This record gives sequence, structure tokens and C-alpha cells, in this order.
Amino acid sequence: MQNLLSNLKITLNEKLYVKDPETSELGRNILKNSILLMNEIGFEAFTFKKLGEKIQSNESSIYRYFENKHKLLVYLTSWYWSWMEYRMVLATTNISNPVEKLEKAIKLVTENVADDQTTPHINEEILSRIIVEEFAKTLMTKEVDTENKEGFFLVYKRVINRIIAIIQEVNPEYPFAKSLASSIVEGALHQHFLKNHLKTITNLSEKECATDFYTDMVKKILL
Amino acid sequence: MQNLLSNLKITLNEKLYVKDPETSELGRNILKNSILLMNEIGFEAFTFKKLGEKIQSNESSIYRYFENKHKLLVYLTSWYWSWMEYRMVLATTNISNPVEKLEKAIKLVTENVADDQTTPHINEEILSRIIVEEFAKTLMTKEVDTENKEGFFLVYKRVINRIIAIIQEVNPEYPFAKSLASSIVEGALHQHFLKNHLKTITNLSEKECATDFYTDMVKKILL
DNA sequence: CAAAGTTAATAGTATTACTATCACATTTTG
DNA sequence: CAAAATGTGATAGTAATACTATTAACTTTG
Repeated sequence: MQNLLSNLKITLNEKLYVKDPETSELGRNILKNSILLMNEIGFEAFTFKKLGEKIQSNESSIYRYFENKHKLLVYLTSWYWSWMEYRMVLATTNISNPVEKLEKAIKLVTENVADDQTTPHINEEILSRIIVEEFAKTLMTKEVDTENKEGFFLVYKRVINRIIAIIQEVNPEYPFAKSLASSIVEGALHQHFLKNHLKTITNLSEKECATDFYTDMVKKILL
Repeated sequence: MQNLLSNLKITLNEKLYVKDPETSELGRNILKNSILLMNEIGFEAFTFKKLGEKIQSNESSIYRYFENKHKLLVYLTSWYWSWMEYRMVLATTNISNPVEKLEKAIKLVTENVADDQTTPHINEEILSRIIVEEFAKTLMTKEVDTENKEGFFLVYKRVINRIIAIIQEVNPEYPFAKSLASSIVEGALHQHFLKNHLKTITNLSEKECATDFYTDMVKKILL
């Protein structure tokens, strides 16, 4: 798996960037440090000027890679979901039992994420924190319909569609496969957010992840 | 119920405003039109200057009621959850069967909202659209922990705690009552968002609401 | 080695998110 | 009923943000 991943080049929608950040040192530096800075100060306070200072480069240089910080966030989140999809394919292919397949998929989208050493310029653990704290903001804009048409959220939808397909394998009669899949993926992020900030309305504690809650849920719903 | 509601004065955390907007004509005008304007142009593009133009008043006058637009949004969402809590109490008290109680509570938080004529300065139908499109933003800030300590989200948590209590009545053995309750409330909003913007990953169609999906879910999980 | 592309630095603009001040009208109160 | 307090509107001003444009130096490539 290590070897497979090291060959992996995650290719994203070209409309997300002005210049592909994976093709230069500066580009990779922008990705690496935007993750760190966004995690430190949050998406609202994050600016290209501050990022420029952090990487000892210039604001205007960053604008040559990304039109604005919103598109950078969409890029980073798409990268994350693409990485997630890749791991999901790896974890579920060649497993014939659909229930086992579903368990693996749910485990992936609900568990705590560790850094994947094969991608030196992306720290997946920190990126996953950004997903928990900021992902909803990529969707919740007045431009969501236009951006959706341009394919900004394709990777995310593909991850959910894979889970929908597995749910349908497990129980073809269940009438809400789409809603169940999307609520698991979004709900897992939300439970992690609550664990970090509004502890009284979640059962997850400290280092716990949402796997048990959702595994129990789908089994009771589908079996 | 009409009479009860007409006597209802929704009282919110004093830290949310500089001057209580319910106590003056201008204040109520700010509430009414901020809901309309925010729904039209979205929270990001919404400014006090634009609102001032809309209500033929001045930017600086609005600042005398709310420190900034984030606090105004928290105010509006708290108002909504307070109204929701009130209706939930009304709908569930004096019902002895816990399952029936849970069904009523779920119906309330998942169904499409209609305007409540007893509050002339608040259009609940439009406010509920703002909740679907913007509520997550009230939580997803770097100040969430401070604001949580100051009680900004108390009303929201109270709504969820009421559902938690009913879930525990229905099935005291179920180990994830908190996570289930919070995922129903947040998940219902998310499903409505998907219905409006990412139709392919939800089963809700056009004018449908999330009640069936969640009622089916809790019954299979708890009974 | 010339052309093309990449980057850093500087400057400049419109908008946003406020703050401060003042004038005027209305309401309260002593 | 006069003085004081309060509410509102108008104007001005500031720092920060989110960009765009230009230029000059440096690097890569054909």
C-alpha cells in the first residue's frame, strides 16, 4: 500500500487553480503551509498576505496559483476527499461480503486520521482537522450551484456515491440509501466538531471517533 | 395555541446585542429586514451598510443594536431555536407515550417550516431557510469555545437536550442518545441543504422534508 | 545564448468593518 | 415647562482585506 500511494498523483478539477500547485516547489509550499496556517488561525483570519509572510514569499505569487482563498479551501478539501476515495477503493475492493465492505468504508470516513507519510507536502492529520472545522463553508456560499455545475464538489459526491452503492448491496430494499450515506459522511464530521467544542451534546469523548455510533446505526437500519 | 404564542416574548442572551432589538420600532425593523436581506444575498455579502439602505436608516444606527453581523446571525438563529423549543414543549407535554413524543419532536425539527403569523416582525419560513444555509457558520469560528462559555448556543443545546431526554425515555439502554439527537437536528438541516443544492446525494425531492427518513431511522435504532 | 516563463517587490484600488463626532428630534423627569 | 437624557441620522475617517497591475531580476528551455 505504501508503494501504491507513493505513485499516487492526485489530480483535481483544473478550474480550482490558476496554476497547478503540485508542479512547483512554491506550489507545494503553498499547499503545505496553507494547511498549517489555516489550522492555526482559522479560515476567516487566513489571508494570502499572512501566508506569504509564513513561506517567505509574496502575496502576489500566491495569487498566481489560486484566485482566492475560497478556491484554495475547495482545492484542499477536494484533495482530502480524493485521498479518502483512494483509500476507500483500496480498502473495499476484493471484499465480497457487502456488510464487511460497508464496515470498512464507514471506518474510513468516521475514524481519526493520521498523517500519511507518502505525501510529504500534505499533513493529512492536520488537513482532517480543517475538514472538520471548515468543510461546510466550501458548500455554504451563494455560489454553490454555479460551482457545483463546474464540478467543484465531484470528488466529495463520488465518495458518497461509493457508500450509496455499498448500502444498496447490503440492503436493496432500503429506500433512503442516498440520505443515509450523506448523513454518515457529514454527520461524522459534525460529531468530531461537537467532541472538540460542544461536548455535552455528543457521546464521543476525547480521543474517541464516530465509528461505533455509525456502525451500530447502519446495522440496525439495514440488517 | 395562537393565544399562547401571541403572549410569547422570546428572551435571549443579553450578550448577543448592544441594545435589545425587540424594544423599538427600528430594532424590530432591523430583525425583519436582516432576515430578508440575508436570505437574498447570503451572509457573506450581507453588510450593515446595505441593510441600512434597505430600511432607510443608517449603518451607525444598526451598530447601536448589534456589534457585528456575526452576533446578529447568532441572535437570529437563537431566536429560531427558542421558537422551536417553545413549539416542541407545546407539542410534547401531556403525551404519555414516549414513542409518540419522539415522533412529534422529530417531525418538528425535520419538517418544512411555515410562517408563524403571531410574530409580525419575524418570517419563520424565510428564517428557516437562513438556518439551513447559514447556521453552521455560527458555530464554525475560532471563537466558538469562548462564545459557548458565554452561553451563545444555550438555546440550541437545550433543544437537543430535550430530544436526548425523550430518546432515553424510549430506550434507556441505547448508548448513543446524545450523538443520535445532535445528528438528527444537524442532519435534517443538512438534508434540506442537499435537497436545495446537491440533489444527487439525498433522497429528499423538491418539497419533501426529512421526517420520513429520520422517523424510520430512530424506530429501527431504538425499538 | 536568446526567448519564455517564474517569482519577488512595490504600488495602487475598492470595499469592508468598523469608530467617532455632531446635529437634531423626541421623550423623560425634576 | 425647562433641562436632561436618549435615539437616530449624517458625515467623516481608519485599518485591514482582497485583490490587480507593473516591473525587474532570475531560471529554465529550445
